[in-house]
Amino acid sequence: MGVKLITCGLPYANGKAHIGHLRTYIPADVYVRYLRLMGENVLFICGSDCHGTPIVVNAEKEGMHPKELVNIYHEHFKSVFSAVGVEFDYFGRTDSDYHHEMTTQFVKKLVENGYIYSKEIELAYCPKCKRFLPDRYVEGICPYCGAVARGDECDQGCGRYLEPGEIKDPRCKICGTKAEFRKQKHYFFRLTAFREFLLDYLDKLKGTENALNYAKEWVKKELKDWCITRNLEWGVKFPGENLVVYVWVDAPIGYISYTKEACRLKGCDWKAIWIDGISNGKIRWADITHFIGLDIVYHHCIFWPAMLKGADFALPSAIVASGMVKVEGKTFSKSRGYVVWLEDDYLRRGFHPDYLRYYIVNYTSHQKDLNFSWRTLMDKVNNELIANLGNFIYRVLYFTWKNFDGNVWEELDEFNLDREVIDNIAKAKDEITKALKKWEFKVASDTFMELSSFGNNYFQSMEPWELIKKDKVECARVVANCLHIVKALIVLSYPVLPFTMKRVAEYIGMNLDCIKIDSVLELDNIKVVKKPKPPFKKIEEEEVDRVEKVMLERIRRAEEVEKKKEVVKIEDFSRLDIRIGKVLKAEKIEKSKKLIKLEVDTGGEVKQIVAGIADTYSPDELVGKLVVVLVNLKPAKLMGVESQGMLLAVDVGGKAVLLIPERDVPPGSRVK
RNA sequence: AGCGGGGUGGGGUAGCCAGGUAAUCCCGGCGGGCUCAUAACCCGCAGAUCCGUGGUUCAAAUCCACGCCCCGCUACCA
Repeated sequence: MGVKLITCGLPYANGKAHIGHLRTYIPADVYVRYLRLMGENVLFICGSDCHGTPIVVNAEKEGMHPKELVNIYHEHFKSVFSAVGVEFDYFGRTDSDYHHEMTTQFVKKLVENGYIYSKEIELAYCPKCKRFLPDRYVEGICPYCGAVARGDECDQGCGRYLEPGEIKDPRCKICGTKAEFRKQKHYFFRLTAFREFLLDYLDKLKGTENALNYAKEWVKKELKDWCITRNLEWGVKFPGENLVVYVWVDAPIGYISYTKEACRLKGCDWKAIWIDGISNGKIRWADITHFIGLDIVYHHCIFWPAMLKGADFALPSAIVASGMVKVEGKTFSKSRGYVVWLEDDYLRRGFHPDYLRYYIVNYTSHQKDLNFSWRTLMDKVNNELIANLGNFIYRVLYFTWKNFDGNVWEELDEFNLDREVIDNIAKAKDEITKALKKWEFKVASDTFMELSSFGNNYFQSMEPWELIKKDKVECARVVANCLHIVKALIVLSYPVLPFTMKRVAEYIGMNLDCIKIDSVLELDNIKVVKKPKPPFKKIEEEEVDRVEKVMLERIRRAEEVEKKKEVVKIEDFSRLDIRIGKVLKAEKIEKSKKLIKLEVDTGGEVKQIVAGIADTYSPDELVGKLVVVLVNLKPAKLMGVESQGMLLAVDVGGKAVLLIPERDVPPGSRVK
């Protein structure tokens, strides 16, 4: 049987795992587990995305080599994934030798096939950092509204999208130095050559509509050739040049290199997956499903297939994009505090991974936005998992244990499942199978909850607690039916709740390792082999209060930071009367560490100003200097001396550096 | 600004593509029942002008047009 390859978008090894990541990984893992349940031969692949400017910048900030930074997050992701039960067959990294090798081969193939050309382009460069600046590392003035803007977007002003080079007064966002524009030879991928191919491909590609529609529109609209090299040390070298290939070129190639590694370890054939495929029409299809976030649709539906086609690989057959995550009703945002960190907020606080798995899969359809709220988590766990599913499983197992010592079969000579029990189990199995074909994980999980609900109903209407007193055989028959529902529930919900169901399965001596979905309808002499415990632990109100408090505090702090970045209007600025002043007199204030009393001519008026600059300046050197003064500041007394204004200076590690006009200007000149 | 997705009882959804009695299911609310079960389970009830306006039609949540609102994306952040 052919191998089905399932991948997840590669996590960027530059920060910790948060709930947004799991929006993609958990459904993918659930899908993989269901596929295996249905007898498919699946390879589940992922790994760290380790290159790119942000990692280099961040590593510098932390005083380490990019590799060290990557090591940290690579291990972090691995441990978090394992803690939430996302079990990849292979979890690689793009800074490994095998990946560099694969990427180099891939790029060479593109060159060989004539899809790469070079061109000189102008790019922003920071002479101090000695680095070319991606747009998001450029800060300047928005040409439309005058607000401070990023290189690609006026994020604090008018919100307009800016074309590269459009921004005024570009500066390096990291060090503030004025950016230069430098000419540089770069390599481009002839994406435009794939327009017809992509239109045809996207027409036949399977996946969620949110991904496909979006990509189709994009291709119809306009395609540009794609610049695929960067001036950076860290990354995969572009053959024969002192450039690296752009991370978005090498990252998806990770899907291939990781498959190859996985196959080397497991003894399968990576070429059968990525090269051979199955031809249908003009397209050579590979049995590959990419699970991704909505934000990287165009990479996976446009750039990636074009790259694969251009390098003679087979093409993925499905792209499944998950919706976005909201936190407590607000758009997910790390900077605004609307984030749930998996390690610190969730796992370390003792929340069970299965709860989160259920929440993510069951809250809404895979394509829609998912709102995470702690209170909803509590509601869903306590009222759904526990009250419905957990309760049914437990009441049946415990009833069996208590009244039959775990074995109902001694009472029964002959046994058949009730028609309605068979029908309901069969229906659940079919519905789940159908739902998975459409990546409707909510429908799948609702379905086993429905079966559990049926179980509760059945139990209730049969009243085994009454039967046990009157008719033990009939009671055993009812319980046997219930035990089969329990078995079906374990199997059908196992992909969503692997930790819990594995434990529950032990109560009936069942091994889930190689279990197949068809077994839900097979008759078994199910016995309860050890004293059952309730499958789930409730989430207490207090736990939610506590974690909500942490979150609110985080949001509050973020808002404070945000306030500091607040945009002011020109009118606000013009309320400040800032003028050039000439220092007439200066003397140190006795007993103070760094205060100097100055007399400053601000044009027709001599002001007495106290400034905390004695660390850097002596009174003598100040006399005669031109300085910048805020003159309409409300007077205040410092160490008993009145100050009628403020000298403007830069604070460099607590030391003042005065602002001085660059040319000789008359005192009193207004600063604007 | 452009493009994409979406707006159905308090929350989440089904239905829309193939119009047909005013609408599915889950959670929550209210009332009752049961006691095997983690105050769990079972039954019943309330609650929606299906974003607005106009159009097509015998008939619209469903089709068309315009408008409003929310979300996402826009290639050199990954």
